[in-house]
Amino acid sequence: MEKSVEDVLKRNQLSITESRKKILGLFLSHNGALAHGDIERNAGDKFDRVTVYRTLQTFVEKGIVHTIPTADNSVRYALCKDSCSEGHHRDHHIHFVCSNCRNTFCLDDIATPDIRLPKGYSAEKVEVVVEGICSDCK
Amino acid sequence: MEKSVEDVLKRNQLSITESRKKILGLFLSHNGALAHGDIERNAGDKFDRVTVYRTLQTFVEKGIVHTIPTADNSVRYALCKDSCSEGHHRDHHIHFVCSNCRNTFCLDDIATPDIRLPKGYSAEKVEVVVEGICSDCK
DNA sequence: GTAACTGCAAAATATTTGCATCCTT
DNA sequence: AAGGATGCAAATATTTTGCAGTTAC
Repeated sequence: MEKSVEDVLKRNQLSITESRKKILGLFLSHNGALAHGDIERNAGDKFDRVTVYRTLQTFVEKGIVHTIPTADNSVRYALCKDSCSEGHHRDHHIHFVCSNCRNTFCLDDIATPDIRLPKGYSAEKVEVVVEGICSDCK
Repeated sequence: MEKSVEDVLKRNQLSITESRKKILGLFLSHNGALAHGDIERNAGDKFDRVTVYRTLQTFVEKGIVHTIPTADNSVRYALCKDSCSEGHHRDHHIHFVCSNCRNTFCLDDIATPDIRLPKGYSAEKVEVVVEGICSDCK
């Protein structure tokens, strides 16, 4: 696991630092999306708030994580699958927000549906967010 | 038009005030989603920033407008169709963000697709955001 | 007249930037 | 050693709250 974290960083030409290892580790072990606050809470004793911002921004730029659209104001991040690379993010999976535990998951195996748009519109990217009850809470 | 604005407010048991008329008027005439900043820019000379916040919050509570999920941080609001009522918001339409002009529309005639979720998950609400080129920009 | 709404001030929160120092390579 | 990353301080931006004055009904 430690190994895997460093692999990901190396593969993305990022230097191996404490904060990156810790934050990436959180994503790998958490199986769900994390908000900035979640990360601060779990790693915040060690790192400056600003470092968390900058680390997340770096990860997004490198395609290691992606942001998840939410209707409320919150910003959440989740790991990208391997098929995402810098500048070529594949957004063809859907997101699930549990209205009970509030956890957010990427359902990587569920493809986004085809949408028939009105004349004149063309789609480049489709984001789907499903809200409901997750398998742990039901 | 003026008439229609007041109708909507009355129907929702809201008193008719300058700021509500103005802000609701912006939504009715704009045919797209508005961010807080858009509203401030168009009506901001007249109203306090706080009033805009409170007015939008009131409109959301009454089901007059709804928020649109976005992957970036921005919060956008759009008019709800008549079928939305307080506490019973119908979210069965999709949202379209133009990657060129950045305008955001509700495509009310396009129903959200059925999503086949993994075992144990149940859906309550489905949000779909399509990014692409709108008919004006193509 | 009363309850609701607004504006102003200020607090609380969230995010960004500059710069000196420290760490990774 | 050099470039990048971090921490700290501070500047900005965003959102919320309290309260007194004003407006709608």
